[in-house]
Amino acid sequence: MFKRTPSPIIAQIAKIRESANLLLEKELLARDLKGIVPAHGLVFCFLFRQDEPIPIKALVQESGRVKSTVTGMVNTLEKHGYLYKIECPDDARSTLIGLTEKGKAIQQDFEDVSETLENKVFGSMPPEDRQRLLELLAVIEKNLD
Amino acid sequence: MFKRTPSPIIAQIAKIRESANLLLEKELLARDLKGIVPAHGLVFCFLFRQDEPIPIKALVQESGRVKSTVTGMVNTLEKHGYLYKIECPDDARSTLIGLTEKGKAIQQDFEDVSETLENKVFGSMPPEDRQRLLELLAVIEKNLD
DNA sequence: TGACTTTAGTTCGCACACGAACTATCCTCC
DNA sequence: GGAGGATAGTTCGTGTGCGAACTAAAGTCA
Repeated sequence: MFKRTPSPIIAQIAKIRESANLLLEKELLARDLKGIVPAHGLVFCFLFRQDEPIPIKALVQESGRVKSTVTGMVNTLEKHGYLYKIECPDDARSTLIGLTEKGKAIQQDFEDVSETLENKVFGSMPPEDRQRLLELLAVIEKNLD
Repeated sequence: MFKRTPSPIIAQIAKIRESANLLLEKELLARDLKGIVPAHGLVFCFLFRQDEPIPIKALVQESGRVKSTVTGMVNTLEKHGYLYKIECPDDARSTLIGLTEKGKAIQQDFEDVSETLENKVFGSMPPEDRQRLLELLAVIEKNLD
């Protein structure tokens, strides 16, 4: 009985994502960013754009993660000193979060790591191929909506 | 200050993978395959190809997962009755695993789900585009090795 | 044979990730 | 204003996933 790999593209995509995460972890470690993992990217990326503390609710909507997951990530990032939590003055149910100085300080590293990843992913692929790849990926992304 | 999404391709790829996993979970549930999650695909795919019990060690190598992770997955699949564990007669350190009848019985479902996913991913994309996409993905996969 | 090393699995602690249940606050509407 | 429902977070249980430490059984070699 012969068996082939199921869903070769998805397997390929999963593998690429894993390799990317591995590279990210390596780069983060190289920059001495302890306690930060690729999954925190969404959090930082969102918080970098905020001028003042935002409710956790906003992060839940933005990140696409479930409430309890966000609670966990916020707590670990708080534990490592990257962000702080304060009570919302207007709504006692709500908790506001914001970047500490330590949290703000990593923005440059964050961007550097992102760029390193982007460069490594594409390598010497010509621009028209990159464009084509993004388009084709957009198609299958839409197919899966 | 303006911030763009870091590594758009990787973000896109991560999103596709997540959507695919979501679809898989939906399809598994629709077929009443309780206790099985996408991550178990590697395990089943490997075990379907075996005629007799294999050491966990082999699954570790094949799956690309770490020993402790495999231990966990094997235990949950055993708990749900999809596979069994026996002591290896030749090497007392080794544990052999194999599919139970319940485990073997899902092979058809497994293939159906894989095909459903594959079809949904590609949709009506023409064959030459599919080919091109796989090629381009292979390039960035290699870039990240 | 007996010390040393390698190997196979398990266990533990941690973090992400989900869903379900829970608490506390707020809002609505009678 | 008070009952009922909506909303914001947390907590709990389960599972994947990792690394490190551990146990037990082989293998090595002097």
